[in-house]
Amino acid sequence: MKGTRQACDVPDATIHRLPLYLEKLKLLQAIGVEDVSSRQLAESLDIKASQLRHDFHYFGGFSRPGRPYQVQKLVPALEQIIGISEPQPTAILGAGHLGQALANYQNLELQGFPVRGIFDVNPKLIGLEIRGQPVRDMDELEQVIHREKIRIAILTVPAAVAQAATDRLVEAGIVGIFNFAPHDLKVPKGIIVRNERLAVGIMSLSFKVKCVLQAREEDPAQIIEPD
Amino acid sequence: MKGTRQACDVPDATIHRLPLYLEKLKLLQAIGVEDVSSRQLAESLDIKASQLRHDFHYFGGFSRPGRPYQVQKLVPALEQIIGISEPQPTAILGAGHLGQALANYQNLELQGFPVRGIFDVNPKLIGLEIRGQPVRDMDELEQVIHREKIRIAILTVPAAVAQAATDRLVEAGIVGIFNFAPHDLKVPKGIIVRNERLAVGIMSLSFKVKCVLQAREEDPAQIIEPD
DNA sequence: TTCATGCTGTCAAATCCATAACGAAACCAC
DNA sequence: GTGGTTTCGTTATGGATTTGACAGCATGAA
Repeated sequence: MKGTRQACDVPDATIHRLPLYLEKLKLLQAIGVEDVSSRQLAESLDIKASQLRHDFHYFGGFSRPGRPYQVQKLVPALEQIIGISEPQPTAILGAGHLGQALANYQNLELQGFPVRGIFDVNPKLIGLEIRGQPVRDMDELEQVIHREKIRIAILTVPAAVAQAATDRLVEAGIVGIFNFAPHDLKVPKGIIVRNERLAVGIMSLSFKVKCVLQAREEDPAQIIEPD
Repeated sequence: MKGTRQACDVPDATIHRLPLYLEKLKLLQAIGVEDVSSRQLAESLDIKASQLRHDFHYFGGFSRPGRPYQVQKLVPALEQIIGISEPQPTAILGAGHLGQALANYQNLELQGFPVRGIFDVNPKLIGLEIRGQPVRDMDELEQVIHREKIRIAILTVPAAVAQAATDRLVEAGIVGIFNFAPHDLKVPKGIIVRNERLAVGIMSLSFKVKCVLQAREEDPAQIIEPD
């Protein structure tokens, strides 16, 4: 019991579900739904209702026994828990194809992560405008991070320079790094890194595809496709 | 005991680690390392050696007691398990910024997933060449999938048309879908979908960032950054 | 009011996963 | 050889997460 401190010792699995809850709730909100029960919400996400309630329970619960959840209250509550009650200004390092794609991805801003700085070392890219933001020289990194109070950075630079970029980000006061570079970043304690490896994703997909194909060979009955 | 069938009832957590093992092993292979022990490999990946051996055990083990793993044997063994002994031709649906970024991402091909078809409905994009592949009209989808024997597709189309695209892919014989669209796809049994939600990733990062910042406020001693 | 129904919060049970422990095989030095 | 050390494969332990179960509150109908 430390006063107003939010619960932060929450399982990773629960944390990863929070954005899914929020997304679905925003959808419901958009179409004017006022109340939603744990069962309804859970079914639409293909999980068990008890798991959803259990997840919410980490944060003290959002309703009372007998009453379903109120969408209008749940959305801001989740936003507050996730930390996007206020928009979180974000920087993108690396304005290559992926960096540009992310900078163009308007959902980022809609979800609470407006891009406030795009950086690269390539003179051919510097100055290019993407959704109102110019690609800046890396020289301006610290200045912009400070001015815009940026705490989260997206890293899309080549693996070879990922660590150097990370060190600079940490030095500049960045707290969270969303890393797309296929490189294990070393960071001091208190800095959060989340690795997003495309290769890992597509390979685990491949594993399961291989299993399905093997299963089909053994038991061709369940094949649906022709030929 | 079903003869030569590969083990496919493996925990998701283990499946997600297989690509990491493979990646690290390829790195070792590239610098000429011949043998590697479970402890060495595990430490370089920041996991426990017992976990690594446990993971390998699902597939029968790759060495004998007393002998370290042989990189030259482990790499093809893992590739075979993951299903990329032969390159897996891959299609990309949606040649917007993200689709183009992925099509340009040469690691995809290096990892065993050569892009053999890029599709879009936008006439302005059709014909554009990306790394030797033209962006094709969606009309050609079925034909190319069949001709190139494509089993895996990457979906980067707008959420509104994601389901329609999926239905077409399934009909055309696709088995695995790597979905970047923020939309829950409905697919028949035996079709694998892996959702890659940028928003989920950055939001769970945000949650942890918020926790770190709160912790700093309570105990400013551990703040490292100046100002 | 009273009953029936539906809901949440909470705790217990079961399941799943990660870690540790140990036996047996290989290797090395002597 | 022989003892000591390293290693893997395998099983047991421990912990974490998911699922199930139930008490208590709210609502609506009779």
